[in-house]
Amino acid sequence: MSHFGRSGPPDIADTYSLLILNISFRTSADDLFPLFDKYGKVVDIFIPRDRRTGESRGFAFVRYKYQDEAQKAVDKLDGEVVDGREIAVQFAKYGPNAERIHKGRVSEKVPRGRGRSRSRSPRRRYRDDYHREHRRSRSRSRTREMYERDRHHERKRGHRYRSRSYSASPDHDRYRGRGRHVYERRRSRSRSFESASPPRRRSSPYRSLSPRRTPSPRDGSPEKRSRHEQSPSPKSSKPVSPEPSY
DNA sequence: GTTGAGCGTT
Repeated sequence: MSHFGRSGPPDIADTYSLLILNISFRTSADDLFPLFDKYGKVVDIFIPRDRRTGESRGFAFVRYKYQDEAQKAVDKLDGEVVDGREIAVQFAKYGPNAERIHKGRVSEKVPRGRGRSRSRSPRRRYRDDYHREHRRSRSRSRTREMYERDRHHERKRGHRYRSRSYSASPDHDRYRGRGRHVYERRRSRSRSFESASPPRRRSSPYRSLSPRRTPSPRDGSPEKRSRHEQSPSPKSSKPVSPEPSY
């Protein structure tokens, strides 16, 4: 079993980290350990995995105890075919805590030199695993396939939508009406009344005061309710005459 | 079930 990476970084003070690139997504630390342990003392192997799916990211870190062994592994395993994939072994440049690595060895002392080595790709990191799905910056081949599939789905959806347009019409109309309503209201206040009157007949304050809705005498005390409804009425009744001189 | 430049965990 792989006890690597189970308890975090064990002791990286005197270890030499190697970066293994281009490994298969199914390759695990158990598969790399025997291969790398043959050339030296491997103290730790870590494979960055996806937080959600737990899948391998396609690269691994192998820490050796001695530099000469690490160098030997680089020379021997670089370009080796593992799991049907040609891996690339090289000394790690960056440390786990963004510390600089000197010749693959972790150096806690950060030199005051310029961080030119980080200009590789500081904008994108493996952290945005769920964001990379939405971005089509890399994996052009897959993007193309997905794009085609998306187009297909769009077409299908469009067709279905059309068929259902008769039933989905009210919703769309309602939504659009609301949007337009807001837009018109924002455009001009005076127009809002004209536009709001028709659909807002139910909410219209006039309707409440309208004699048509005369409450039955058996309803209780109409006077009391009238007062209650009239209380907030003045507020709405105030702007009844927006433009007397317009 | 897919992909493929790159730099890391408790």
